[in-house]
Amino acid sequence: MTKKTRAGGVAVDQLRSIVQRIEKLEEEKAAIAADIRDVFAEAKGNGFDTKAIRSVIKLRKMDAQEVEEQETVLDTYRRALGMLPEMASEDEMEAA
Amino acid sequence: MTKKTRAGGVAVDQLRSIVQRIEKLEEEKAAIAADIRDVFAEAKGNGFDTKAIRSVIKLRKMDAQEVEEQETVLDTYRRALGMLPEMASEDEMEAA
Amino acid sequence: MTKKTRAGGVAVDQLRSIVQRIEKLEEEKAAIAADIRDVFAEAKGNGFDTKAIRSVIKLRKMDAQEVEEQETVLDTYRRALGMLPEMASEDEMEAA
Amino acid sequence: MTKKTRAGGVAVDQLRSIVQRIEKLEEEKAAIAADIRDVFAEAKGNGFDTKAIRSVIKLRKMDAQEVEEQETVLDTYRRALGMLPEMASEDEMEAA
DNA sequence: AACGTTGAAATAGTTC
DNA sequence: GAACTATTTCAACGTT
Repeated sequence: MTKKTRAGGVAVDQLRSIVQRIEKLEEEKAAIAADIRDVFAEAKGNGFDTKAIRSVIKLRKMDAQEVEEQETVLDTYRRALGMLPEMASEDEMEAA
Repeated sequence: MTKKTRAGGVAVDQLRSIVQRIEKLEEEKAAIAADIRDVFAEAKGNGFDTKAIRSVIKLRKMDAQEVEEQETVLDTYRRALGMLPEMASEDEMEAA
Repeated sequence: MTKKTRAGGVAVDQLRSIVQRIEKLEEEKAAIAADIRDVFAEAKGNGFDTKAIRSVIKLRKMDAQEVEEQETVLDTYRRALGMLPEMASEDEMEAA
Repeated sequence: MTKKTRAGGVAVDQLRSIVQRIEKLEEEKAAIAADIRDVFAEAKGNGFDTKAIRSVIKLRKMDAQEVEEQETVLDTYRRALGMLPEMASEDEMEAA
């Protein structure tokens, strides 16, 4: 009998290869995630505010336009809810 | 002047309603979370191991979910990888 | 024989009561969480930016001081990394 | 003038180093995530059900973890609630 | 290509 | 205050 390569209609060897490759990559990914955690822990130990560092990194990843857009919508809502001083609205402009 | 309903292009009343409804619901949710904490505190006061109780509840939730697992392609793959006992394969069926 | 109320040294009835009460409360909590999701979904359907709404709600929950503090640290770091224009530093003040 | 190492009270060089190290690691992590996506894409191209493969990998991870579960108070409670077959109880042992 | 769904990452809260 | 857990947020994936 030939070595089993198909079971239930699937190519066992190929499937096993796929699963193993992914598991290997996920291990590597997890290792790097652990490294990142270590750096944050070290930073914290040196008195840095890790939450702020995360924010900085996030801002650096976004391009300027994205930052602009997000803050615009948020500010619009805050103004609508009276959380920020109002700017001249379109309506008021027209009325003028 | 009509009552302001739009500012900066947003429907103020609608936005305010959304925010208030969510905040109300989050209050209720927080109240229930407090109740849960109380029950755990009481249990602990009566000598129970709260960590174990948490585990039990989690397991009961998992058991309930696992019932509805789909058992099709997944099982085939698991069998192919030796994670489940094999069934008679198509090939073997043909051979019979 | 009396009805079993202890097994392995545990007060079964009491334990069962605790578990059931918690499960009941967690059901209620899950229901409210679903309601919240519904409100967000409805808001989205009406063209609102749900992420911004989440931010608004978070800001309303924080008091002004908290917001202030967070932004201060972040800005300090951004300045340190040249992401924002510098302010007069302490050192420079001394030098003057 | 000495090279600037502190601004607004923060150690600039150290902060910059932290941020760069994290960004470097995140790049590597993203690269690996891309590799994983490639493997899935290839698998899909070869006719495999990627969703099922994901399930298999998840199950293999769970199996590995469940081995190390603690089996003490938890089991006692599960037995008390009928989630596990009973063992001879202390009382019954005494009775014998 | 937007939508909901799902899984991972991050934050907040709790316990010791 | 450090570790663990739980909740919340964010991103990826398949789907329509």
